[in-house]
Amino acid sequence: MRREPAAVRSQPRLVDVAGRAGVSMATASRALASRDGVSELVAARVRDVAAELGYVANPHARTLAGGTTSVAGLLVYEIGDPYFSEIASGVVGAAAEHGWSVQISHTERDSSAEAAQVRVMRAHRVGAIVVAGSGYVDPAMEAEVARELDDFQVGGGRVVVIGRHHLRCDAVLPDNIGAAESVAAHLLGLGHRRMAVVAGPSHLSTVADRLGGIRAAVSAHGLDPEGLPVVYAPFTREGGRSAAGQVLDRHPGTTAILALNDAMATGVLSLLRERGVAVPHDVSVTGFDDIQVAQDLAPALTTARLPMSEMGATAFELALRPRAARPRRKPTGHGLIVRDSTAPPR
Amino acid sequence: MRREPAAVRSQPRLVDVAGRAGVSMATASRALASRDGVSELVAARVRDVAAELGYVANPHARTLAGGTTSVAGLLVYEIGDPYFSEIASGVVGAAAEHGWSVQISHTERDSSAEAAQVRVMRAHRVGAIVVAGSGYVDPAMEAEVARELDDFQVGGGRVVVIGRHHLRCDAVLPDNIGAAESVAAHLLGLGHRRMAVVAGPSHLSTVADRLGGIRAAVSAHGLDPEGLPVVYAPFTREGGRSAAGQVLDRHPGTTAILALNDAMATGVLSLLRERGVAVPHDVSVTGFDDIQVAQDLAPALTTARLPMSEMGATAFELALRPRAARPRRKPTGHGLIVRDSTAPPR
DNA sequence: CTGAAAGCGCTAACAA
DNA sequence: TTGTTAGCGCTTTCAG
Repeated sequence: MRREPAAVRSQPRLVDVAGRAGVSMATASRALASRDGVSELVAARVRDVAAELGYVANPHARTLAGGTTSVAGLLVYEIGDPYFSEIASGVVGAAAEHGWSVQISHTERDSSAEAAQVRVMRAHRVGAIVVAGSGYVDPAMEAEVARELDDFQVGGGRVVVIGRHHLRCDAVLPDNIGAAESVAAHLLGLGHRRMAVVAGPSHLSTVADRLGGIRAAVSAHGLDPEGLPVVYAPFTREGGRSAAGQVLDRHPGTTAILALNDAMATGVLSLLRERGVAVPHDVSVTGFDDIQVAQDLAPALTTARLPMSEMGATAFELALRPRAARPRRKPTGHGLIVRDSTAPPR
Repeated sequence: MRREPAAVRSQPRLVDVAGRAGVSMATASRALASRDGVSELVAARVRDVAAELGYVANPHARTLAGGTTSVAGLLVYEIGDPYFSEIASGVVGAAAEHGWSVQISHTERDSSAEAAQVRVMRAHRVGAIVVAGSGYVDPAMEAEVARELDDFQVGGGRVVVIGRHHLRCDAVLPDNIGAAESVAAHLLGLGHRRMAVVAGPSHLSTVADRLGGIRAAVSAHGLDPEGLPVVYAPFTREGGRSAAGQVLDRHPGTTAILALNDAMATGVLSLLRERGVAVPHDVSVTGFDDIQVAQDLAPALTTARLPMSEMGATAFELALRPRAARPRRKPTGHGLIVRDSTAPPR
């Protein structure tokens, strides 16, 4: 087998297609973009030639010339985190179905880094930006990103956020409040009265919403939500461990710990095991999200399920639709998944 | 509040930076690309102005003009799979440090889809492609992708694969054989003689290598590797469940099950629990990779650790270096993480 | 319905 | 060391 010589044929260009089809570049361009103003006969010929040559438009030239992009940006906290990787999976899957590519950036929950990432995505002229990850309770913390995203939208870009943000854009809204209520109601229904919450950073709207749902359920049961201990820590396994330690030390009579995500719940379980506290016999534990491993923890975790992958897909589909006069809101459902980490108090 | 009129400030361009810094575009371009031929004084001023204006180069213009790209393509099986999401995390992190963006595609281990994805990345003129995920034992199965990647490299693109492939390109090579040997040696050292392997698809080189390492360790212990039962199933939790069922049914005396990745090990544990088989009392179980949740399974999983995130970062760093005359190989280390799922046989 | 020509923002010769 | 200028491949007015 002979390798072809220097004739490393670069990929065919529009001018090659146009020439071969005997039309001008303008016509070829129109034909391939399925824009009208070209006779069906000519258009078909151009498309045939393009296919024959294996022509694929250079997206850089196309974008530079003001055409449409088919690359979306996705901002996640950390793609290695299961919550975000499941969302990303939904976005990437939906994007592929529509012939789009997805560019991923880490934000590591630093809101100024977030703005910088958006700037990079804008510079890359992505057609849409999906922001996964929680918004902030305080609008001021989002001001910089908001400005950047606004500019992007004004310039014709599409923005969809997952979670509650202070941004004028379409949003996929996980039902954090409803999910929290159902988890809390489950524990209250089992008879728990001395519960404690292991929460992520208080400035995240996700944390605020989940906490709100729990408090609402507590109130609905005729109890005082003010009496509910809440320990704040990072939204991670380690955060869950340290917060659980504080709960044990400061509130010894606690019979149930509600972690505000599964990563923290994992840490809680880990620490309780280490301290010899039996779950659910001594203390019940609940999580949030239902990441894939929740079912395999020891004991299998009772948790509120959010459809992460579906949320990602929905966000992308939303991004594909033209911007509406008023921002769209797509609420998601939630489910209570009862497993082995909850039981009536002793 | 009045919306600003037509003055929708688009992003600053090179000409804006150059003008503000009082230099020509060429000089500004050189300064920002850290190319030499610019006095340090001028270069510093240009960089300051750029930072002040929040200037980010338009990668499309840059690419079109024949400059270098700073977008890498990453092919993974499924970004929702922890193994790949940890690798992706390493790639995205390293890329960000160097000012690169990462475009992610799913291949779902279909080798023709793989080729199609590479084609898309080529059309997008990415500067480098990182292929994560196993290669195939049979070179023919990779022929199409190989052709596509070769063309890409001939055109100046960089390709780095993670895992053993039949491709002429740089590679990060997880030490599957060494890791497998250490896991098998651990079990043999505990006294196990009736072991069974729960393997992923036999056409994957990862599976072949890990199996080879296990067989080598068995031989080294003076035992016949031919006597080692191997059950093949999908490389997933479900695959692990079904394979474990077959092991239990067909090889009742088994005292240790070696799963070839942690996802399968998770399934194995799940099925054993369901069937009332105590781990490690009745049967020891081992995994592979040490994904983050391995430590939180019930019982905590003994497994061979591969540094996934580091592998991703290494792959990207390799992609940044110019192509060498002969393909580079970066072997990784491995570690044996002994936890609670292994013990001497009864 | 089709073609000619003017850029999009940048880099890379080539001049100065 | 710096500036001038000609494209990169495509889309999109504006004429025909």
